[in-house]
Amino acid sequence: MIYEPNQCPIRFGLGVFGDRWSLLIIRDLMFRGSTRFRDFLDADEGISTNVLSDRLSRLETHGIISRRRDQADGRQVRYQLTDKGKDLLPVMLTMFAWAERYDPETRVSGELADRIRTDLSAVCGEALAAMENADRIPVLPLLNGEMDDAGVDPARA
Amino acid sequence: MIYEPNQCPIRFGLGVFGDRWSLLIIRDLMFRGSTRFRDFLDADEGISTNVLSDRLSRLETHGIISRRRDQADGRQVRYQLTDKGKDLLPVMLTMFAWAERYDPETRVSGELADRIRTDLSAVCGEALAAMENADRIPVLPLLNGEMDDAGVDPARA
DNA sequence: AATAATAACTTGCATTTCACAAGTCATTAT
DNA sequence: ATAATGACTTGTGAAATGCAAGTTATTATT
Repeated sequence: MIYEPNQCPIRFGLGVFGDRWSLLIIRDLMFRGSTRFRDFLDADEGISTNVLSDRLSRLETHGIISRRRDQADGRQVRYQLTDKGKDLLPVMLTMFAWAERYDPETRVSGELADRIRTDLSAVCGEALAAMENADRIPVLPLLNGEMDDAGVDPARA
Repeated sequence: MIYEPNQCPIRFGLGVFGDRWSLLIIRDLMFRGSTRFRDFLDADEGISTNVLSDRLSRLETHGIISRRRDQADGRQVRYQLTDKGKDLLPVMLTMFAWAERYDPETRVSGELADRIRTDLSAVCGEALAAMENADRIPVLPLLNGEMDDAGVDPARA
């Protein structure tokens, strides 16, 4: 699995998340509020523990995620996206719009897909804000308009 | 390599191009003017013929590329992106912008990256137009401003 | 204080995928 | 007629993956 970056942006990207699982882990962090080892195992039923362990440490090495022990419970490790990881949001969202167009099963609303196509940076801003607020609250339903804003920040209600 | 689409846009995307080579093949078609089997072999030195063969037929099965025999030379097969494949342009370009920010080696100009971030659809339009015109003319240098417009359509000069 | 439970891994092994080299087959050039 | 080219296909060993089981550290229970 050796990618020569070779001055090519696509090759560089693939070197970081060009395997079967890394993007799913990033997705879980972005949109599903996953932060712990077990969260990822449960989210994509299919990944095995050794591969998950390997991918988490690779993503950390590449600076996509950070890792720290939970203060309250010393057994647990918390993972979260770095800025570099969060900056993959546009890539993820354009994939959303593409899948919405070509996969009938994909659960992304046409409205969201259109906004991604016409005003990506605005949607990114909203998603980013939702990620800040949301602790364990999945962001995707929110973007899809399936939740009202009250769900984002309970403290505000 | 079984991806359950599972209503998730990322999973759907990965099912189509979530391996080490498919995105590079798409890149070659989009930005490097590759159309033949050998073009891809030469472009990403590293892919082996059996894997290339497999990926090309998978991409065809997924409707990303089309395939036809060359009229002039019956030995050759020409591959080209379908609309579904061309619609991956926003995904590729957002990867450009991301790599530009985090990979010092990546050869994408800061100007292009900024335009991708602020006005993606416009850049997509330009790239698409360049792809129409360009037969064997690499599109990336054009987007990067490394070529003058005369290079795009020699007939116009 | 001892025992059990939980979280995050690591290890071993069978299966699958991959890279590399070589060979096949149809078409075109000499 | 012979050679060369383009697009593959077929083996084979190496690497990656999936699965089950085991390990370690920390927390909960008795």
